[in-house]
Amino acid sequence: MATIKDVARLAGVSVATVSRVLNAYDNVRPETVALVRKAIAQLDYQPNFLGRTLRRLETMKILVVVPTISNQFYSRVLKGIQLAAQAAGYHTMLAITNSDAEIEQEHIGMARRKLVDGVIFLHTTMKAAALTEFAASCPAVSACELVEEAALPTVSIDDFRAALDGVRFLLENGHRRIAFVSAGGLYNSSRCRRMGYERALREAGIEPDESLIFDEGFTFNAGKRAAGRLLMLDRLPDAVFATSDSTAIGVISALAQRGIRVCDDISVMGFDNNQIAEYYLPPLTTISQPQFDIGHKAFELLHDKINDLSCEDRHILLPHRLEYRSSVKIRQNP
Amino acid sequence: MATIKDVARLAGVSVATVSRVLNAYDNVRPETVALVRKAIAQLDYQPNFLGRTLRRLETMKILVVVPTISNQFYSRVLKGIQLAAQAAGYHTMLAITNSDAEIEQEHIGMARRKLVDGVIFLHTTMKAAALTEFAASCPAVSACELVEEAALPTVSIDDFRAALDGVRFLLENGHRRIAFVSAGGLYNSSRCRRMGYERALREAGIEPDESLIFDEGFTFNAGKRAAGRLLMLDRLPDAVFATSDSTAIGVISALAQRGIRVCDDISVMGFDNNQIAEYYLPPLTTISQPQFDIGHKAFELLHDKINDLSCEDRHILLPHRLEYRSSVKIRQNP
DNA sequence: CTTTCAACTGTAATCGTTTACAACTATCAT
DNA sequence: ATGATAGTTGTAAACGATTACAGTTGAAAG
Repeated sequence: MATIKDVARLAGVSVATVSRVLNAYDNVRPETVALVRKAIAQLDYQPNFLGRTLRRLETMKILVVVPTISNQFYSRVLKGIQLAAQAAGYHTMLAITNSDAEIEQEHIGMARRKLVDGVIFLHTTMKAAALTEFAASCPAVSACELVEEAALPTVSIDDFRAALDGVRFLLENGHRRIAFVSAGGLYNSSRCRRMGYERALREAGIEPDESLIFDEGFTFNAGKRAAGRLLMLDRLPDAVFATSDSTAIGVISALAQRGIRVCDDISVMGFDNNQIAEYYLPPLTTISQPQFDIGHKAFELLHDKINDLSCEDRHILLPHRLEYRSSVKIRQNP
Repeated sequence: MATIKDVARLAGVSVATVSRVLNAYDNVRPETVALVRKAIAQLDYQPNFLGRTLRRLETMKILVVVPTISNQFYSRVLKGIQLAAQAAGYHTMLAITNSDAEIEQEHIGMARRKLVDGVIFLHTTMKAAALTEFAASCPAVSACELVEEAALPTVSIDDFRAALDGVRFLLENGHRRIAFVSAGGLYNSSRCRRMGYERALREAGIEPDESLIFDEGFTFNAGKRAAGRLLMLDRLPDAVFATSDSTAIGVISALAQRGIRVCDDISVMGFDNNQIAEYYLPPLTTISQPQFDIGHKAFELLHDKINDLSCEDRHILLPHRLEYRSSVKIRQNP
């Protein structure tokens, strides 16, 4: 494999000159540039970026910590990150943690060892104190699933408002007994959404009923479990507000097996607006998150931190949107 | 940031000794080891791996070239790769190309520039010659979507057999007019599957009918388009064999809008066995690919190549499996 | 003809490690 | 006492680039 020395030798110049040509400095005589380019072509030389990286102490790589990519929600955020990173000349590395703290730590060691210039957390097992400490010594931002009280830039939607809007929509369309399927207090987003859910009910003069709140998780199977519990109630609620689309279709699928038809017999609302929401039968009403924009913004915040670790932490809330589809029964004449 | 020199100074030894301790060589006196460890702890020293990487000329990173991760098929293969890589101490980098040749080239430049030790292609825009040339100078393997005639290790299912088995199953259950929805001749897998489809029909004494073959693509919308064309036929076929689950549910969804009920009115079979196949209403009969195993094996093949670029190219075919679910009508009394 | 300066190019240090080799010590057999 | 040997440790040269600095050249200005 040819190195810069080989090129220099062949072109009859010094390695410094070759380097200048490679980096497009303008203070090299055109004839010399031509000479060097010819040598580069002749040797099919590709600069070894490890050398540059070591000298400049920057890797032009970022790490994205993600619990899973099987959920389309994350893969879309990731795409937003990746495209923004690419445009800025960065490469993206992926740490799929399965929410395992040990795996996560193993991966973010890459940052401490200077293998990446910064980290975006789409979810983390770290507590506020650990995350704050990490972010103090390494450019880092938190997106989607935030950690309360942690000091680092963040970007997400306003989960409280989003849930508020979703449940208000159900209430406005005549649903009174509304169940809530979520992932429990471990997730900040779940906590916020639950608060939004309860606020909306109270606004309508309804006291939240613990027996209609199911902490099962974000997955399809969580939805199935929730449906199982729903079916054990004396009577079905009017509507189910699930905090992910996967959970929502888990509910629908399990109910369908018992012959209960969504929309006609019960309304179901999801969260995220994954492809599945659009494609399912029936198509799912859901709260749409701007996944791509979240990713894009997350990289932007990280880039700022990479350029200046002590720059102020920004906290971005991006707008959500209610996507109406036929899984929710609406009042025809309000 | 502390470096190995700082540690050496504090511990009163040379950098070589510190390095030996870091790499757990056994020829360092225990007392010295203790001294060094103490200094490391005191300085909260983390080795900068860029130095090691440059010296050893190995990055312990691999690149996975993937057209998209929005398709769950790829994210599962990726997971298999990632876990195998992790177990061997490798990190995974992702190149999402959207099947754009330029983006792909930009990314695989990383390999040429020694930023990664090897590349796994889950799909590539390169032709056989270019891919062969690339693989000759850089460890590379091709998985899932292969390139005919390219000389590099491969792992996939036997697409011909898989389609043969799928269509045979439909035929055995009384379906005669079977439509085929696929991505056309550009994809090797599509070509093989079409051959399997045609062979199965001919075995049953049916001459393939061009008007029942739709080259639309692998996506949900491709399925919708195909359904639109199906509906323009004089009469619906008995069954549709789609070469991806997304396409299959696109077909189902579009037919449902016209009130055509899958299973009762027409059977639909998918391919891949994504989650969506299990979760959809109705659940989808499909050809299951061992996505995780494909990923795992792909890394294994790559690892062999990294250790010895001139080792023999292996070509692995992993078993597929027909997953029966209710989207296909079956003969009750054969 | 000298001086000055800009334009170009080369030398060598540097980034943070690893590692070949040398060197030192202590022990032990001769 | 000598030499050999094993066990430790240090010195310095890599790895492949970038870059501060110094040096060379030639043309323009005086």
